[in-house]
Amino acid sequence: MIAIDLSSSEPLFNQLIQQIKKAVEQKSLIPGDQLPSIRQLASELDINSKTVAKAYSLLERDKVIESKGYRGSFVHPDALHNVQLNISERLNNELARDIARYRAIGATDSEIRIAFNHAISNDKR
Amino acid sequence: MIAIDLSSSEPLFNQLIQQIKKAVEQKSLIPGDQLPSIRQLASELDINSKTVAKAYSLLERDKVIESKGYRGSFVHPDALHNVQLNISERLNNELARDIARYRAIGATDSEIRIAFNHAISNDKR
DNA sequence: GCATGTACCATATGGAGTAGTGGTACATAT
DNA sequence: ATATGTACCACTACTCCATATGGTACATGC
Repeated sequence: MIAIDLSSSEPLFNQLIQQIKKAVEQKSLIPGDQLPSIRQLASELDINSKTVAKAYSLLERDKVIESKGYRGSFVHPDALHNVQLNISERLNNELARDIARYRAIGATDSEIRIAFNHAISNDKR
Repeated sequence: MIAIDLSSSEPLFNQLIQQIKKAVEQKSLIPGDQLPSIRQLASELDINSKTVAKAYSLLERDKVIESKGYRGSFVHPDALHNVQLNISERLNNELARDIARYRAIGATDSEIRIAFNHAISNDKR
């Protein structure tokens, strides 16, 4: 099933995501399979339901699972394919390249951080 | 001269940078002019010398001023030109474009932040 | 001796963001 | 009635970073 390491520095919702993705890769979870409900899984692992909901929400965005309202959550038809095209993977690559570019301009890491926070926070001024 | 607003949310060293750049643009400071020494300016404004030193250091990196060791700091020969090609300006533009790209992928702002922090800290794990 | 820029050391403060918990509420359909 | 996902609210604990402060020290040249 799913095991959680409360002492790990890895966030709980991330542990959930990784384990579910792994289960899909190893085909212990196949498209159409129903996942435990949010409240049920939270109860089993003795963690907050919002933490599980967050994991499910991200998994759904990545099209690894599908949430069908009152019917529950299921493994996405294209789950096996979608577990591979990883958004955070792409983010890491692009960011590494972009940050190298910023540094090449001559910017300090501190400056880059400040400019980043300035740009990503709602700068609707 | 130079006026500092201690109650402003704008960092002190940034206020210094902006005012000196402005003075260069308005030609109340011209290339070759000697700037007040770090300790002297800090004393006048009643702020820490490290704060002034930080402003001077960034101004020198942008080639707006020149520090000549024991002789003091002077307005850079190309200051008038260099005040315009602004590094933070370029940073802001590039970051705005890049962050828009990340969002277009489907990444959450929270994810972008996490990936950014991960990428900029030399996380040789 | 004295002032220059510079480079370390350290510390305190405040803000922002993450992670997680908890409660409540809603429309849905069985 | 019951369970589903979901969307709010609020709160705590924690970490990281920026900012600013203070002290000490150094080589330099006047």
